[in-house]
Amino acid sequence: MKGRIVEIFKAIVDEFIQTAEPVGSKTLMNKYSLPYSSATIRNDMQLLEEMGYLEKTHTSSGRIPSTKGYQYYCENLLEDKLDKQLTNMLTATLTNSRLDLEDAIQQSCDILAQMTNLATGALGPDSSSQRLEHIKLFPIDEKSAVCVFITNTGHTETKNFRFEEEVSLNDIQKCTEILNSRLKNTLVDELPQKLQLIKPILENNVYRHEMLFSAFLGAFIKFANDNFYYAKTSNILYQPEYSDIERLKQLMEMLDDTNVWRQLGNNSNQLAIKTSSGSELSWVNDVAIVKSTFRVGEAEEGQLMVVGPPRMDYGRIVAMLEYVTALIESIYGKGGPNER
Amino acid sequence: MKGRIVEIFKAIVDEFIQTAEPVGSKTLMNKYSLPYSSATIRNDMQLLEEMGYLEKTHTSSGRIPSTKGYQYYCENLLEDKLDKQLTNMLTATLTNSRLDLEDAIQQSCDILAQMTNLATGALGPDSSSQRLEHIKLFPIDEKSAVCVFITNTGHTETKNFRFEEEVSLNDIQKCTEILNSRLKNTLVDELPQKLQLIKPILENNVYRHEMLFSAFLGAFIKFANDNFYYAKTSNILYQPEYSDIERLKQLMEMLDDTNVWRQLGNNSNQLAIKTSSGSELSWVNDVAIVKSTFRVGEAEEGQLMVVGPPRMDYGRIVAMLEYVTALIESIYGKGGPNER
DNA sequence: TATTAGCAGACGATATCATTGAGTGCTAAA
DNA sequence: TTTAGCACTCAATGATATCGTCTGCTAATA
Repeated sequence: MKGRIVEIFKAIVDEFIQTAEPVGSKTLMNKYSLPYSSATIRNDMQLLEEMGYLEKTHTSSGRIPSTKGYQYYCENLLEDKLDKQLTNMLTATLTNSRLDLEDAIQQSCDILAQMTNLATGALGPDSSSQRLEHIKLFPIDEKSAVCVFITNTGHTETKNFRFEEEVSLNDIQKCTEILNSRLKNTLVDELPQKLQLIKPILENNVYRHEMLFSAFLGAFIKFANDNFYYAKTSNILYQPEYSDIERLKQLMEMLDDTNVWRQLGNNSNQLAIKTSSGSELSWVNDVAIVKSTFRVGEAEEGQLMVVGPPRMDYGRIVAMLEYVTALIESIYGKGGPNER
Repeated sequence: MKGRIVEIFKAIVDEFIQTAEPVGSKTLMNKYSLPYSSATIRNDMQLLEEMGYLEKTHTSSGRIPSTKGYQYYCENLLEDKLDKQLTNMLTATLTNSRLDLEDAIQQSCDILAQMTNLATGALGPDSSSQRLEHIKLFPIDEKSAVCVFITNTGHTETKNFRFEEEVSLNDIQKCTEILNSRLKNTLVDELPQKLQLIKPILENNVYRHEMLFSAFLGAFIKFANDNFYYAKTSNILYQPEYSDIERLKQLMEMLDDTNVWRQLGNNSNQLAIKTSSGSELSWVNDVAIVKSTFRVGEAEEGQLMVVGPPRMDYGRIVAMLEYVTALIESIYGKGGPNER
């Protein structure tokens, strides 16, 4: 695209992102002091519409960007706008306090949501990439024990056992030994299924096998699905596009479902745009998604996501998100929260 | 109150709960086939308004119940309406699957929210009632360990340690020994503060004391505040009272704050009404709250709450809530999820 | 040829007004 | 004490006119 038409296009998107109102030629000319008459702008708008970058809400309305328009904008016209306020707030919350990673991520989501008035969410490392390393049993007293599962990436999960006399500590001990020898290096995803296969072995060796089997199965299922997750959605109520209750309801119900977030996190959309720092922007069903990945520990990675109407300040959002993920990596990067 | 006027009052509340529209004398007469003329009903309505049980939205509108009206209704006119659909759904989800308590509570909240279209939430046992029993350290490999905290009520919390060479496993071991001997029987609430007091002892005995101190402090703070919590709020979007975005925003923002839920759970409102089964109904700021407590383990207790507009089907809600808490108690009652 | 001025027409948004209907309160009769 | 009847209130609805913003087109201009 030629110089002027791009200039006009960018102005339209910027203006619409700010005001949420269809942009007209005259307003644009005045507000952005463009050195072209409104008629010229109108001509170019018509062209942009023909090319599919702009849309009209009705015949005599101003223009709004189409999804294709947003894509072009994000791919070619994005500018980093890092917000001093955000960086201050974040560094203050994350570096000054003794948060563990999970809390830090939650705080980050909350801050991001507050500063953008969009929905934010976080996804932990995908369990399908992790393998079981040990199962260790840790007796507490005669009636209870804690079982700790550790993956090769250092991720841990715990399960509390409490039992009456029928199950002896010995049984649990024997059970974990069997599981350890048979399930080491199993993908976390496949644990429940593999456990089914060794059920007969348990039956032969362990006294209260059905009870223990069932308890371990429950723990494994949870472990496999525990794609640590957090979402903060109420701030999208500030977006004018969701003053329509029906539309709001639709989105809210989606965002209330953890599976939707998992999908958003995993699906690498074919139409997605990648920034130089590896963030990803995509558009589905009148909703825009920006995600950024962070790596902590050896192979552990997670994602931060921002979700909202396509009319969002992409430059600012991407800058924020990348700042947050970089900050989290720098704090929790090598060996966890304990060495700074 | 005399017979007829109560009958009329109950009909008005029932009708309003169902329709969310101000109730007029004529409609009432027809719909509930009351053997009184509309004029009689009108007279009684006027009386009920004078007594403060009813309100008008404008001079010539029908009547709606006031907060005082709801209180009277709940205290004197409540009928148990247990829903077959709910009981089926719940027993199916809770008894057939191998959920741990936390997941069971989340599922229950989700189901309740879905069936009532109100906001639901859960609060775990208040940490102020629990004392630290042991701290046990559990080495995983040369570079990491899991630390388990156990309270007298059997509640456990874990903290992952990962460290580079500077901290030795030995140091952590020594540290936990000191903490164990000094902090046993401390209220969980007071752990962070007590830890400060024994800081000098750590300084004298442990090599990398500041780092370990900071890690344990973080863990203790989290433990003290970890009043295990869950909320499912998006269903209130179905309530006509929240088709006003401003009102919705206000409520949503409240319900998005974990502290608000904690307050709702702890504050035993002076105006609250208690049912025979120990549930509690209260009204604050144009919002109604129904809570029910369940006990599992020895002293561990938690609360389920339903929050929404005062216009809710109290009979049904109370019945549901009490069914759920009873079910949870029966399944997780004595010794945890493993013996059924 | 590219740009601009000017004008007619489209259309959402807003204000005004009359109408409708569900509801009340009051009075007088049963 | 209850009821029938009537006058009055007021939100909701729909029709109508007006306004302002915006487009698209045409003709003039650089």
